[in-house]
Amino acid sequence: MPSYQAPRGMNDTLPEDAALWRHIRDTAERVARLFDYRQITTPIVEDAGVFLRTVGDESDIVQKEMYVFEDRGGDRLALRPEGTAAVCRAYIEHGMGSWPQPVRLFYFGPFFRYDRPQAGRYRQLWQFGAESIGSESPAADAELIELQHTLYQELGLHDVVLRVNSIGNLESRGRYIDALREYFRPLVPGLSRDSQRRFETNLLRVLDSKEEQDRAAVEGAPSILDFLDDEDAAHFESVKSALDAVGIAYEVDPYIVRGLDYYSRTVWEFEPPEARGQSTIGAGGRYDGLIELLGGQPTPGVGFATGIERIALNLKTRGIEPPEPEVIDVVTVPLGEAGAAACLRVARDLRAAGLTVRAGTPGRSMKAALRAADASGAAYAVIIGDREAADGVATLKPLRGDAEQRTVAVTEVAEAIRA
RNA sequence: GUGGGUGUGGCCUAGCGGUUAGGGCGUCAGGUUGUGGCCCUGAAGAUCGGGGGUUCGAAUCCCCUCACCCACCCCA
Repeated sequence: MPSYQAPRGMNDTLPEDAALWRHIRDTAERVARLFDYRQITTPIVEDAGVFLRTVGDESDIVQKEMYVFEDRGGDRLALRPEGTAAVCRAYIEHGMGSWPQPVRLFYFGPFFRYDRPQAGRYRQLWQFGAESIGSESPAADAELIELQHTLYQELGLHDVVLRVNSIGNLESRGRYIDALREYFRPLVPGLSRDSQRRFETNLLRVLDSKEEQDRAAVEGAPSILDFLDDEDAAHFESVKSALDAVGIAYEVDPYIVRGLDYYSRTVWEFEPPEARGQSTIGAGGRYDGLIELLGGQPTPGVGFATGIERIALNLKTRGIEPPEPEVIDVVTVPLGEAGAAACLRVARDLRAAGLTVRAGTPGRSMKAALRAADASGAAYAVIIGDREAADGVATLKPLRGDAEQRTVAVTEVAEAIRA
C-alpha cells in the first residue's frame, strides 16, 4: 500500500517555517490595525453562487479552478477561491451598509484554486487581504495601496515594484477592447504563435507577451488610459496624487489587467524586480459593482490580497529572518528517579516564570542528555540527579559562554537564570 | 488543461544493465566511575516514487501512474 501524501498542490508548513509565517501574519495584522482595519473571518466554504456571480463566468477561476461540491443537503458549495466576494457577502448579510462608511476590513486565511501547481502557485494558498467598502473616493484606493506598501516595507521587502493602472468602467473598457482588436487584426500574421492564439481567446493578454517578435506591435498598441471617460480619468489622477503625497513610488502600466471581471477603475500589483512567472506578490483593485451583483445596494469598494507563500518565498530569497526565532531557555537533565521528579517540579516553576523549558528524557546517559541539550540551542541545562534531589538543589549549567556551572536551591533556579 | 524535465534511507547525493546500492548531514548509542560543544567508534534506517514489462540478470532500458520543478494558461 502506498503511504499517503498531502493532496497535490497543498503543503505542510513545518515547524521550521512557523516563526516566519507568524512574523508575516503578525506584521500584516499590526499594519492593518495601524490603518484602523478590523478583522473579519468568513467561512472557508461559501455558496458557490457567491463566486459564480461575481468573479466572472469567463474567468479561469470559475471555468476550471474552483472546488465545487454538493453537501448532503444538496446545497452547491465552493471552497473559496478568493476573499473579496465572501467579504462583500458578509457586508450585505450583516447590514454593514448602515455602519459608518467606509467599512474597513482585513482577513487572513486559506484559499483554494484547482490550478496546476508550480513554484509559488498552490491549490491551497494563504492570503492576507484588506477591503475598504462604501467609499468611491480615490483616497480609499490610495489608502489600500499605502497599507499594502507599508506591509512590504515593514517586512523588509523594500525592492518590490508597484504598478498601477485604471481600467475604467465597463463601457470604456468595451470601447478599448474593440479598438485593440482593430489595431491588432492586421498585425496578427506577424505575431508569435502564442499571441495569435491570445488574439482569439484573450485579447488583453497579447499586451503581456514576452516574445521579442511581438514587441513592436505591443508597443504601438492603444492604451486604455486614452479611453477613460473624464470622471474615471480624474479619479485615477487623484489616486496618483495621493500616492505622490505620501511618497510612494509607482509606475503607470496601462497593460495591467486584473483577472477578475468585477474590477473597475484602479487596479494595481506589486512584484519583485526582474521577476518572472508566478511572481506577483500581491494585487488589488476597485470593485464598484460587486456588492450589487451579490444582491446588495449599489456600493463601491476597493481592496487587495497578498499571497503569504509568495511573501515567505521572497523573504527567504533575500535572507530575511523573523526577528524572534524560536528559542529554548532551559533543558532539564533528569538522572535517577528522585531527580526525574525534581526536574518535573523545577520545569513547572520555570515555565510559570515564563521560561521555555524542554523536558529532558529520563533514562538517558548524562553525556547523551547534555549533547541533546547543547544541540537544542538552549541557554542552560538544569541537572538534577538523586544527589541534588536529596539536597533540594539543582546544578545550573550555562551552555553558552564560559560561565561556570553552580548549585542552586530548586526553588531559586528561575531567579538564578534571570540574574 | 497542454508541452518538457526530475524522482536513490529524514535531508543532500554517488552509482546509469551484473555492487552486500556507496558517501556526507542528521538520528541513536558508546569512547569506564554523573557533564555538552571538537574528535573517534558503532548502530538503526532504502523492497532505488509506485505498478507493469524487456532481460539469465534492472536503481540503471521500455510503458503506465503519482508527485515535484520549468514553460504555456492563469494568477496571490
